[in-house]
Amino acid sequence: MNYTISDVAQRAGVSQSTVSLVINDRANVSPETRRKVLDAVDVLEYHPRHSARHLALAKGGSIGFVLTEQFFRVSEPFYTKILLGAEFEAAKQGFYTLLSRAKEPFEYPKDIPRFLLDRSVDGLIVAGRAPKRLLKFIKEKKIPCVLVDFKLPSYSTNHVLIDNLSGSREAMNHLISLGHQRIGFVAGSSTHPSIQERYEGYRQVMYENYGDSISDIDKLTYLDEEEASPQIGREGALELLMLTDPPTAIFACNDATAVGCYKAAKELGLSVPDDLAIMGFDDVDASTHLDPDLSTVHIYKAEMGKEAVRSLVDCFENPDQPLKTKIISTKLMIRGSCGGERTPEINYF
Amino acid sequence: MNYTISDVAQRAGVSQSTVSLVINDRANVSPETRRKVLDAVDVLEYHPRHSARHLALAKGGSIGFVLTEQFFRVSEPFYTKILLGAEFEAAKQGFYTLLSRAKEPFEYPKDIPRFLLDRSVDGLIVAGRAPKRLLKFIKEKKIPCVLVDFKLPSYSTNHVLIDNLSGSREAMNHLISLGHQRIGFVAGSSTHPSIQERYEGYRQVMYENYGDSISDIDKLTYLDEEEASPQIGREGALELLMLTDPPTAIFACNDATAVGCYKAAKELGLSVPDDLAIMGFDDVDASTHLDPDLSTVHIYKAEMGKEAVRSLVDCFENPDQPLKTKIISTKLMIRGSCGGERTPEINYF
DNA sequence: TATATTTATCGAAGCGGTTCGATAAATAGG
DNA sequence: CCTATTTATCGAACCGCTTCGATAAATATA
Repeated sequence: MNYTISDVAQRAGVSQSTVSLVINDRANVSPETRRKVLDAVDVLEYHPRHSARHLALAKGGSIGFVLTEQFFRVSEPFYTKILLGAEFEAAKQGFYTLLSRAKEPFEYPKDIPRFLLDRSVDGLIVAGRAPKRLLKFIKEKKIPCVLVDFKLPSYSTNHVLIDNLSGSREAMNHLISLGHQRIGFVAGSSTHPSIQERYEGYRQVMYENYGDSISDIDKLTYLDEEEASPQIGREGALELLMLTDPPTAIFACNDATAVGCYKAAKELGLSVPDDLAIMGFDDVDASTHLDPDLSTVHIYKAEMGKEAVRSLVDCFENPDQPLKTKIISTKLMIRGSCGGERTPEINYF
Repeated sequence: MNYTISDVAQRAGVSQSTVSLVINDRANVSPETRRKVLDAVDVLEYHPRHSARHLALAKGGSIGFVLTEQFFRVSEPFYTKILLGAEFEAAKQGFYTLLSRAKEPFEYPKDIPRFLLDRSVDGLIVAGRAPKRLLKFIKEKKIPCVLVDFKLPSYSTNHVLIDNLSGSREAMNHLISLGHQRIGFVAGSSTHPSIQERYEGYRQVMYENYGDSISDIDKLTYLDEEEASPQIGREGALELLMLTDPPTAIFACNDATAVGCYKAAKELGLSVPDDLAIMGFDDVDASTHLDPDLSTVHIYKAEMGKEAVRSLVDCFENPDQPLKTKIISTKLMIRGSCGGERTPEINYF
């Protein structure tokens, strides 16, 4: 029931090495021998034991996927979609996906994912955020790595990033084309590079269009370092909407935050989109469940996971590769929470 | 940089076997030797290679988590929460979590998850649904397995299930205590055992309270085999609400379906909860984003993942264990979509 | 035809652990 | 004090695979 390479060898009447050559598709095996071996493999339903290959080859065809603990606690359909996209591509390329958490706060030797220590994975994908000390360790050990939706100014590695700036600008330009002048910006996780880029897009477009004519853009901005969430969104929106000269539109740093803006609008008796236009970012599934459904910037999450795996596999195959940063574009989804012609729904995986 | 057991042995001045005894915490090692070894381990930052132990032990301390492909395509915060709960517990117990998809439709030898064939995992968790042929294979190979939120009438194995019947009855009794008499039931995925149990709870409570006085309970029921989704929910709710004697409350088979009921109500100009009460099941995060927020039945998803891992680990440690089925209770969450006193939010992981 | 190359196959070592049986040292029993 | 038992340590085999170098057979070259 549980055959090994020598069982196959015996049945095919050849040596173990020959079987190995055949199943690894190496050169210099006669067609006849190949057939005999393949037959035996078939009959015995033989599959090479993963651990044995791993040990012999000193690499195992597995990639580790690391999420910071925060994303395990908070609802994060966002990063799980990236994970699923990565798993899909990894499987396609013959790699396993191992999942792990990075504790926060991160204690140095203790919290290193075990699969790094015991060499279970050949490389890893770190999504959303990463403890500095972990990154340092990864670099010391020269473990191939790609950061997804995260970067550090002074840390060079492979990346898969969102084109936040363009996405943000596009969303803003849309609001402006709708005639909005006083547009607010509400953000949590304000130290996250993605959020900062979205904020930068917001500022750029505001300045380009209104220069100094809007007294103080900062007044229209609510930034919080706490995890971007409906609570933060509600607080931020309430604050902006109570200004003497409140915004007619709010651009939220992500959909979760946008949800809070809906709540705030409701509490103040404002109708969306008539009294207040709301724009999100991420396009998580819940955004179409809102009423009216949320205009937002779609992120190709699964695609990001896929590209991360590809970068990693490239590193495996050619260790001298230059580092790569892939920027994945976004797509503006116009729905009911602001005006304009609706974008047809996309239905990519 | 990359030390092995013999490096440790050499540095500690003992044999490999002794090192092995120490790091595996076996008996009959003198305190002094133990210390020497441990010191060497520390200095060299030694970590046993996973694949080597795996090979020697014929088991690797990994569990596989299988989701049907459907859940990768459809938004499924539900099962990913179970996955994350499982990962958490697995890590705690020193196991790795490998992720895989089960294709649907499932083609027999081809679509078997590779980690089963090459013995990368010691056992697996299958969540939400499972191709029969895959289950048969698992049984043939005697691979320890636990099914989560799924069962087949004639297939005996370990389970972690939701107490759908009680949950459903509790939700129904709440609606009835609110004075509702004509309560509709809207479901997708109607062949799924969990949905069927929820339906059974609905019927029981309806009969217990109204017996034959409600002309035809079936008329208040909309069942569809398609994946439970907002679309199905909308269709079902529209159909029920257009009856000459429409329901005053709708019990949706899950939150996704409930979302569709909101949409239907809105299209018909009905206000929730005044004209129509809506009750869901699952308590996914999006349910608190709805307006009004959704009353629903909370499922302890992470807990289910955790219990699944525990069952599996029990099987590893004692192969002669009897099969176990764990039923996880639910909790009624009363929010804004029907009347009654709100349930305080729970914030378990 | 004798020698050089190429091709096909094999044996054995090695990957890094665990564990069984042997051995030596320490302790107990009489 | 000598044997019996227990305790501590070690050597070597083994887990299942890959791969290097050797060898034999087949083909090419002179």
